[in-house]
Amino acid sequence: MDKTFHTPCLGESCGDCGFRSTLFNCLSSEQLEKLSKSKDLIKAKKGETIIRQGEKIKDFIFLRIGLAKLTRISSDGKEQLVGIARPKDFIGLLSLFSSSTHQYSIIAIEDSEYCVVNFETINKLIQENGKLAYSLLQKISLVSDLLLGTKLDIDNRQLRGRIAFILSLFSKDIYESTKFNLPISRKEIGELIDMRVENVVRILSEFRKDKIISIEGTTIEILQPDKLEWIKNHG
Amino acid sequence: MDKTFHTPCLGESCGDCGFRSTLFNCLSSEQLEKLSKSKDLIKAKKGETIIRQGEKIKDFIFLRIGLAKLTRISSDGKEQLVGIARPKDFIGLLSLFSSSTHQYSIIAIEDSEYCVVNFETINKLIQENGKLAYSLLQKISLVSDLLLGTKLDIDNRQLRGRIAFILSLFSKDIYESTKFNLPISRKEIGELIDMRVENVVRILSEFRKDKIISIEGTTIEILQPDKLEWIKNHG
DNA sequence: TATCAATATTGATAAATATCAATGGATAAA
DNA sequence: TTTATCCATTGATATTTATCAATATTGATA
Repeated sequence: MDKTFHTPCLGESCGDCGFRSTLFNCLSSEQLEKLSKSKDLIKAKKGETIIRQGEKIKDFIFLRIGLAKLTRISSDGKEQLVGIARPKDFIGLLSLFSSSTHQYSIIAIEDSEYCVVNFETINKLIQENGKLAYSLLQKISLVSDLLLGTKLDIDNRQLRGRIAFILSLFSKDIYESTKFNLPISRKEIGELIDMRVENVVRILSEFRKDKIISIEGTTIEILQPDKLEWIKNHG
Repeated sequence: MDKTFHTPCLGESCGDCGFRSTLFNCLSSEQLEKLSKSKDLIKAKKGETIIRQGEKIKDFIFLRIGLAKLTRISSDGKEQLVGIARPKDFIGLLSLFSSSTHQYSIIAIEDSEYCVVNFETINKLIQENGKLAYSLLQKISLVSDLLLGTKLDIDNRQLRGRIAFILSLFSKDIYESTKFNLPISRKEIGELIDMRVENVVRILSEFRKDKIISIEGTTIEILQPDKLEWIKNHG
């Protein structure tokens, strides 16, 4: 977090924040006031670590803008990519209530902004406000379901299906466009869907030769979404 | 749930239940009273379905006694075993707050007893009682972390390591004994750790030949825990 | 008991995936 | 600029895993 720098939040109060509607909707004016005072808005450039696995949990983190990867050091010491998270995924909630230290690292893979709120402040708000607690329960359920579901889906597929799955995910869920810049390296794609770099490259090339996608360096365009979808489901 | 039958709870009130200490500790006498009145204790024999994927969520489920498997129908229509759950795992909390239908089936793999509490009752209690909400947040975090963590651990290993992992899990985490009855079939083990039945059998036989385990039908005894641990971590 | 279906087991073979090796490119550091 | 490092790519090969086939074995049921 060395190179990050603090700036005042764009909105004067957390009530103006886009997250209000989804999470802080239920707070009273006084509660919003309290929240607004205890928060910081922080920017992280691509590549910077937002949360490091093993650190003591002191704050809530909300990714406001950007894209981040969730990683962990696996039991055999290798880095494992657990998932990709957008702002609305509330990835910062993971294992927040079940551990005193962060179980995963969160690393920006695009220039990002995130909000940091003192953990104790939120804890007190939960005690006072049942609706906030309920809202948090929903968010935690959602992010956990998403991550586990994605892992289970990937396990069912072999390599071509996995590559198609991940391309579809970036195209449909994250960038909502058939043309996008891959925010992670081939090696990281491999870590995410459990395969070797060489095979990631090989299958991407294969898709290129079959004119299903086009590749220009880090930019990918999906030329035949139907075919890709078919491979994702049957390949 | 056809063959299940209702009986009064063993304790007169939920305050006497073993779960009190971990979840309902924070409730007032009146709240416990309310809870006790709205619950049912249900028995499920081995093989019976407790919750079916896709059903509307009407109740909270707490596994009190026994063992259950968590399954889902994967995108390609096959049954997939997501995890094994003991009472303290609070598996019934999964996706309870993020969906109106159950995302997973829960099936007893040993004779079990579980408590059923009306969902709305708990919802109201959450609104009134911030500590209950906090406690639920912890439980949900724990069960999600456990499932995802297990899946990530398994992904790192090849077949021998996976079998060793699952044997170690049954021995250490579930039965706390080096000798135990496997509660699931070879096929289900395969579904759980993503491999084919034939290979499950083959590797179990291999371990038997190497005198790491002994197999008598469904009973397994771990003869060399150290060797099994080594395979789990390096095999 | 006899019968049927599901599970368990083993071997042979095919297919999928990982590993090893070599090279070019890009980028950052000296 | 040179050097070093990491990433991307491709081919050849080895290893792992899945598939196919055949046969027990078990368990439930009529």
